[in-house]
Amino acid sequence: MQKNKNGIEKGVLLPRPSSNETQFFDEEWSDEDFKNIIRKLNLKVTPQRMIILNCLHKNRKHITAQELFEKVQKLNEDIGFATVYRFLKDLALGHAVTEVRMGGMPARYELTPKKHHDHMTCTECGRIVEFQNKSIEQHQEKVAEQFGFKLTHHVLELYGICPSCQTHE
Amino acid sequence: MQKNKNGIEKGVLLPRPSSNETQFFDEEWSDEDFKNIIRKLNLKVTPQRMIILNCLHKNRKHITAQELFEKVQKLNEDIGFATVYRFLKDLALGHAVTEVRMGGMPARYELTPKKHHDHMTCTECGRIVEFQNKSIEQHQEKVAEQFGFKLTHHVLELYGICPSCQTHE
DNA sequence: TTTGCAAATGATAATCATTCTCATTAAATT
DNA sequence: AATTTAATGAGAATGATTATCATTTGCAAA
Repeated sequence: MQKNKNGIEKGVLLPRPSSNETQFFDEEWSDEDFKNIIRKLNLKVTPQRMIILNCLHKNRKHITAQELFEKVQKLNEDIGFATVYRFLKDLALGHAVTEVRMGGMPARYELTPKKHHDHMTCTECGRIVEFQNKSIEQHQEKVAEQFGFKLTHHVLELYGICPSCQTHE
Repeated sequence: MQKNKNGIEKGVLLPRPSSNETQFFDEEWSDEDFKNIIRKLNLKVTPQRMIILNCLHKNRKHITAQELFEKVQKLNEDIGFATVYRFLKDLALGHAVTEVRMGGMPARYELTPKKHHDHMTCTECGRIVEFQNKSIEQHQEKVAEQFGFKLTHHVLELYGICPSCQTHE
């Protein structure tokens, strides 16, 4: 993957339901990966959970529990929505999915990527750019060290106006 | 305020209801500040709103709407809780307060500080350390520039184990 | 200062995401 | 295959947040 002088890796451009241009990193996940995720949480592998994880992976990122439930139902009419909620909660507890909450909106979930990335969101159009930046993470480690903390994870969300919204207004 | 070699300013230590040691930056706010906040949002200055802002300032940081409502009621029995919710929402919209949501918990609010800071939270005991780091912010600007975004604000939350939790377990 | 009016307030109802309950079913281990 | 324990599904319960609406109030213009 290309890298620029600032150490930023650019995400690939994936198609998306909305008209907003959105840059996402793509990743491969196998059924074996999903089974390992479930077992690592000390949970049982069930067809429901496999379907839920597959839907999480195949559909748009940052999906709500309700949206995910609807996708899942198309594959198996009999899966209840309590199952989806419950499993998402378990996954979030074990950091297998990342939960993002904005305002009073329902929570949105995405499979925690193998390669960590952060988000930059356009507050005008909602376009999301994923990025990686080693320097920022090194400085985070320094902060933690300074206070004697052992870092486990972080959330970094940048907000601003994207190029196209700066132009069109 | 002292600064160390990593450019990190340490927060001062303030008393707090819980037994957890928590480092917070302290700030002065006057009634004039509060009136300016309200006017900047194109809202009218009312006694209710002044009381709400004063309570937000004087009480523990990261307060829930419900907790804030209870504090406010002690000062004026007649203030409804819809007023508290509504005003908090308005303040959050205008970035005058910062809204933090974790899990399914109710949202927590704090007056957006004059001097921006970020948070590092201990996942074991909930201790919160506030910090400032210029380097991280400079790198954030580089990321934004890289993608042509004009940054407006950001959320950075570090999570880890604090020194005392590392020792006691 | 008084008046007019848009905005704010307070009480309550409505909404809606999320969590819980419990009877039933299924995974995994021996 | 039997046993044990967790998972599931349906629906009810919870609880934070938001909307409604009649009444009151800030405040600017006269």
